[in-house]
Amino acid sequence: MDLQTKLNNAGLRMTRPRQVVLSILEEAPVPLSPQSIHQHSIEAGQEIGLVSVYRTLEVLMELALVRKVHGADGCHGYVIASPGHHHHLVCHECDRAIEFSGKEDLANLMARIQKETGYIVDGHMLQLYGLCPECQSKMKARVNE
Amino acid sequence: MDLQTKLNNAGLRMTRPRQVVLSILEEAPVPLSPQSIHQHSIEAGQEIGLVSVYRTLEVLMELALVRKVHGADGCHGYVIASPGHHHHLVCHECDRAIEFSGKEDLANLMARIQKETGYIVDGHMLQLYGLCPECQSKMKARVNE
DNA sequence: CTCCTTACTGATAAATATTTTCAATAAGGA
DNA sequence: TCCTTATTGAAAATATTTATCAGTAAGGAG
Repeated sequence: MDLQTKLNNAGLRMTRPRQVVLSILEEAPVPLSPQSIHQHSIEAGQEIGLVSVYRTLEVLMELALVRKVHGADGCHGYVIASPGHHHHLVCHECDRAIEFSGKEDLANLMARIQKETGYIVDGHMLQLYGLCPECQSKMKARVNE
Repeated sequence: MDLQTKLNNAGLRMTRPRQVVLSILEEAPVPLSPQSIHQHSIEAGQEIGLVSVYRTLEVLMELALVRKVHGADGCHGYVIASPGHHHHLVCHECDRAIEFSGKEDLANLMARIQKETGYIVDGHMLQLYGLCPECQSKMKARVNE
């Protein structure tokens, strides 16, 4: 199902701002804040009101087309969501984020916790932090200076 | 090592605001925002400047005495940290949060991802969401009305 | 116990970030 | 092509977080 249809099914419309926000996030290798999405839109000659960025992100979140990622410090950004449920691995040097799947590994854990706590566990958020290959190289290079 | 010593070792001082913030977080079963910590301090007749709350939280984070939890929607709050590394299970009805340990379960996953991606994985954040026992009861009660 | 250094607080102000409001615009079904 | 109504953008209102600075008090030295 394409974007247009997906939006229309929800009683929503396909508009330029929505296309632009989505395409900016598709290009971006790192999570972007509303502010920086707005900035990108200006630089691309496709300015969108900052307010619309907020609203658009809200809509795209509901449609599960984008996801929120949290930095280790709590500030968050948005990334494009690929189909299915994935988690993110974020480089703490350059913020580059990639997705990975952890379904199976978590299933055990969640079942165990549910049993131990009496909670009904129905959701989870997992993020890993690390150093991406490129930043590893840069780091080595710096050591050898 | 007690709080006083811990602070002094870091060249910091033990002050009333720090005690109050800490004790408020110790009492709270749910993550609190800076605003609500401030509010609590007023209600307890121990008002602390909002600015100090922010500063205090920063300090307590550095000392690993409190931790940040993220809601599914991204808004975050602070909870008291028990010793060792733990994760949080948050009730999406009442926000009640409890800790759990997932070290072992995650170790495998992290090792696997590290191999698959080439990233050096050195950190993680895991949160589970669910329905706490009390809210489960309430829900059942409502159904039977 | 008192003094002295300096970390800390609280008030104010400034900077950021987010939400609300509303008239004008445009998406898309009839 | 027209009409309904979701959506946009601009401005303003809120909320959140950070910076500044003079006054206060923690805690080591004597």
